[in-house]
Amino acid sequence: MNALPAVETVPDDSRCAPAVPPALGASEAKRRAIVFKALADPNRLRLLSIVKAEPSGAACVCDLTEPLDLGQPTVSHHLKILVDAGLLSREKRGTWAYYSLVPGALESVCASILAL
Amino acid sequence: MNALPAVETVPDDSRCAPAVPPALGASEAKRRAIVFKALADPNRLRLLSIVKAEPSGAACVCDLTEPLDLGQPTVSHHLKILVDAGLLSREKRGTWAYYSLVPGALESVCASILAL
DNA sequence: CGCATACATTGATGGTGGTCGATATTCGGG
DNA sequence: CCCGAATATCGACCACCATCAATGTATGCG
Repeated sequence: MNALPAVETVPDDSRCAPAVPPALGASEAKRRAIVFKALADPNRLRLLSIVKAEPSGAACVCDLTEPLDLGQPTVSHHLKILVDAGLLSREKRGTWAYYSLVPGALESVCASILAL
Repeated sequence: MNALPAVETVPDDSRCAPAVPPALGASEAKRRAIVFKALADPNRLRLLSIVKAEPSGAACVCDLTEPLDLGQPTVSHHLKILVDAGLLSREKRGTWAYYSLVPGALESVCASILAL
């Protein structure tokens, strides 16, 4: 259910630049929307904020459950979404799982907004 | 262990600055998530892209319906969400409705990401 | 006035997402 | 080897969202 000739077919844009991008392709838009979907929840924004504010740069689930007033499965669920979006990284140490910001991830999202 | 006394109560932060933001308050997070919700849809990203790419800086609904392969009511719906999020502005001229980017809106979103 | 155009609104529907309770998994300790 | 702690996964429920068809509104034109 989509005519849309070949505007969004940019599979091999490993070239220099599109010069004049014909707006935004459907597949590209869908890919970028994933990151924004990850950011489109108040609790996930707070999770990112807490992790970023952590002096050690990392936080485990048990430290994130209480300030958000959410159940542990829910927090794990949100963290998984943030990891899948490429915003957080997970490192398991013993029984604990430490989450930390992916370096440059927020800057990358920022760039994708300005490059609309 | 964290009782979280009254960290997120920032109803009247019309003051200068929080100095050291204690992570992110619930109300602030909810407010910021609205903009990201608006960006969390592929078709809305494409709408923003098309409007931004327009030489005149504005586009009417009839110009946006075809490239997205969506019905006119759906496009109007998406445009309303983008306007409510403060990303687009609407200007009615005759029978046509012209949508254009709010100056500085994208930069503002970018800043809110980096200030997490 | 009457009609066509451009857009917004409404109602309905199928799909997605956030939350929780229960359960599974994995690891460290006695 | 068994037990408890920390976390992930599963199943279900409820709310929200994207989409469309139908209708409403307003503007311009003859």
